[in-house]
Formats: sequence, C-alpha cells, structure tokens
Amino acid sequence: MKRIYIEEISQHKGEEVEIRGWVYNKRSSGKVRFLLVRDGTGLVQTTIFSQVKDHPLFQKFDELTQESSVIVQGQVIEDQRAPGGYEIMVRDLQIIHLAQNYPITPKDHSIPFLMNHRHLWLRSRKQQAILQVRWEIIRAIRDFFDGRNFRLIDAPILTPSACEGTTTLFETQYFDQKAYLSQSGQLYMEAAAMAFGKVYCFGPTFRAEKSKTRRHLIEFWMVEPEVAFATLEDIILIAEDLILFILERVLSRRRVELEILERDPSPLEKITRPFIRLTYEETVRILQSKGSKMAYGDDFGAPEETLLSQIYDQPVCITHFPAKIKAFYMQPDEKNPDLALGVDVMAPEGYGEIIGGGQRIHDLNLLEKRLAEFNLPREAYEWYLDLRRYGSVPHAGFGLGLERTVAWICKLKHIREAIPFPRLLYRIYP
RNA sequence: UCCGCGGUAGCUCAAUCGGCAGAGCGGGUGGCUGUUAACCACUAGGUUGCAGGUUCGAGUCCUGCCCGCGGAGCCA
Repeated sequence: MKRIYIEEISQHKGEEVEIRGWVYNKRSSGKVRFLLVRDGTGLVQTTIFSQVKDHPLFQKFDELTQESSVIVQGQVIEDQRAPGGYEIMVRDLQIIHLAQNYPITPKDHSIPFLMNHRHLWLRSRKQQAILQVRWEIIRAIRDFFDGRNFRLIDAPILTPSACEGTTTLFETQYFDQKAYLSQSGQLYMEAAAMAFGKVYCFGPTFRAEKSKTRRHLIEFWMVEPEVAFATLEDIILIAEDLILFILERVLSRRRVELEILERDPSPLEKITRPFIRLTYEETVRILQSKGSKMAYGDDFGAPEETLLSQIYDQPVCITHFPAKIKAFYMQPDEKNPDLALGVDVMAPEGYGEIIGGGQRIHDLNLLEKRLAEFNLPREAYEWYLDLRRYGSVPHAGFGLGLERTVAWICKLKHIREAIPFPRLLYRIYP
C-alpha cells in the first residue's frame, strides 16, 4: 500500500493508495457516505458504498467529526462528480483521533473569533492558499538575490540603540543594560556591503508603533538589499526587477492559490517595466489636482496612497523627498540639498508603500552633521561612522515589506492574514 | 491616543414603543443508493461582556469599566 499526498493523486489513477489527513466535511445519502479529507496538500473526496446498512465502515464514518484525524486506504478513481475530479473508494478507514466540537465550522465566522483561533484557522483553504503564496514569494526573493550573487548576511535582532531614532522600539533587558528589538537591518547591511559588495538580509523586524490599520503589523518580515558603489537609480532598477521577478513566479506557479483566493490575476499580469517615476513634488501636485488636501512637506497618508493607485495601474516610484521628512542617513540631492535621494515604491490597487529605500550618505562630515541635527547619540553610531572613515563609497539599498507584498498579490483586505501568526496592536494571542 | 460601531446559545445573527429570549449553522437521534457549505424530521443547548442605576418590569434606557472591530493619527 503506497502512502501518497493528495496533490499527487492524479498520478495514481487506479492504484490502491493510503492517505493520512483530517476530516474536512462529510455527507451521507442512504447507502453512500462521502468523507472529504484534507492532508495539507489538497482535498479529496473518499467514498464508502455498501448495501449493508450496518457495514463496519459506515459505523466508523458516522463517528467521525470535523478535523478528526484519519488514515484512509482505497483505490483512486477518476469521477467527474467528485470535487477535483478524483475520489478514493474506501477499503479501510482508521481513526487516529476523534476531534470534539471543532470551532471553525464551514459557515461564517467573525474576524475576532477567527483571530482567536488562528492556530486552527491555518487549516482553512484560503489561509493555506495565502501562506503558499507567501512561501512562493519568499523563495522568489531568495532566488532573485542568490541568482544575482548577493551575499546573504543576517542582521542581528537584538540591537544596542535606537537605530533610526524615529520609530518606537521594543525595549528589553540585556543583562545589565538595555537592548532593543531590531526595526531594520539596514545599518548592519551597510557594514556588510562594504565587506561583500552586494548583500541582503531577510528577517523579522519589530515596531512598537500604536498603529491600528490594515497595513501595519507589529512584527513583520523585510528583505533588505544593500549595494556598494550604487546610486539611487541603480537601486530603483533592482527594486523593479525584484517586483517583476516575484510577480512572474507567483503568476506561473501559484495560479491555483490565486483562484482559491478569488484574486483576479489580470492587474498583476499588466505590470511591466518601467514603473511610473515621479518626484515627491510632482506627486504632491498631482494629488492636489485630484482633490487631496496635503501640503508640500507632508508625508503621504492612507487617502493619498489610495488616490495614487486610482490614477496608475502600475507601481509608482516616488523620489526626491524633502530631506526633513526622511531618515538622517539619506544622501541629499546634489542639485538641491533640501531633497533626499530616497525612493518609495507604491503598489497598485490601493496597497500603498511596499518598498522604502535610497542612497545613503557616504561623507563623514555630512553624516556627523545629520546625527547632530536629528539629536542622535553619537557614541551609538561610532561603528556606523567608521564605514565612512575606511574606504567610503556611495551606496544604496532598500527594504521590501514581505507581508505588504503578500497582501497586495493576494489582494487581502488586511495584512494580518499575510503572516501565519500576526502580532497586532492589542493582539499577541495565539 | 482620537473618532465611529459593536459584545445575546459553541458559531453567525434576530428580538417592533421598555412587556413570555428566537432562528440558521454546528452537536445529538432517526431517515434517505452519488452527495457537492447535501437534504428532511425530531432534539438538547442562555449569568444577554462586567458593575451599578432608573422602572411594576431592562437584551432594550442612563453611568462607569472591560474587550473587540472599522478608520484616523503615528509609522513602513
């Protein structure tokens, strides 16, 4: 008896096989019983058919409840009436464990209820489809950078100081001193880029912001490439290539999942190079002409991001921000030092910023000046300043938020479904 | 932190002007020879978020608190 996974069933037509999984649903009609079994790779209908009313298999079937674990043996049959086109005629059915009152029934549930049962919600079809797309995106990101000979350099999670000095950090005890959970690996990637030329890190980051919106997580994953001898323009081209690479992968390998999610792939298929390029000033003017009340010098809010994606069906790269609203390490524009050589990439369909990055300051004096202007403790940045003392070069990089990318590609209403166990304001369970 | 909305059976919800707390799903029992979130019949299931107040009478009105959802701000 060969044990198979449901995703391989079409290769075993006519064979006797064994599947191990969980009861998704069951139906009965007199002398026929239908047991729908999922095993994490798919869903299959298994069928018990008998003239004998008290057939032992019927008795076992009748005991079964939703999400009970079972081992089913039987012959694979092609049948148009079965969901998926194949079913298994049950020869033997072994109950491993009877589940009692599984809470997530095949009917409607509220978000709070599902979030409280996230550990079980992961068994649902749509959640599985989302997490399969997430996995595909992660693989695409790794393949993209590995294929271009970027070196993977892991950034630390525990950091000694408030790196960017902007966002609120999670503080923790580090023996007899304070430490903080990383909000970005960037500064460490700059050190790594000076060691290895082109590098990336990919890991979790933490922001203690009291943000309560559909696009914020407290703990989220970010991929952060950093390239030595690179300019803003170089890094924009890499960002473009990366997004197109991810889209191509998901569209070619995860069609089924997008279908389960009822995600129309055509807006993703339309995305081509080059992306829309706008300066911050141009963007503000366009938004104002469309009715936005934002002023020059404001950051883009949620309404602005929505408005932008109503105008363009391509990702939009916004550059040349006022230096005041950007981080201290941003390289100023030669032509206008009040502008920073940063870039935000906005995803279409209202998903907003998925990438933030830019060219970093490589001049020691200028960086020292900026640290002072931003009131940052210089001692904490001595190592960072060292990078400008020993063979400093122009360099650039960006961070791509994984969950925002997943949410966009899956067209999720809320980012919380883009990560297996989301950490949100007011929610850390389960 | 601010604004708005909500909390009633395991789940999703209903309950008219303040007047007997109800339905569907899920559970249980029985029926049905191909079901597709199957269907049909019967059945069990309640501290109406917590505390106080008004009232002959409160799920419903008032006050405070707790929890959550949507959005804003902050942020990426």
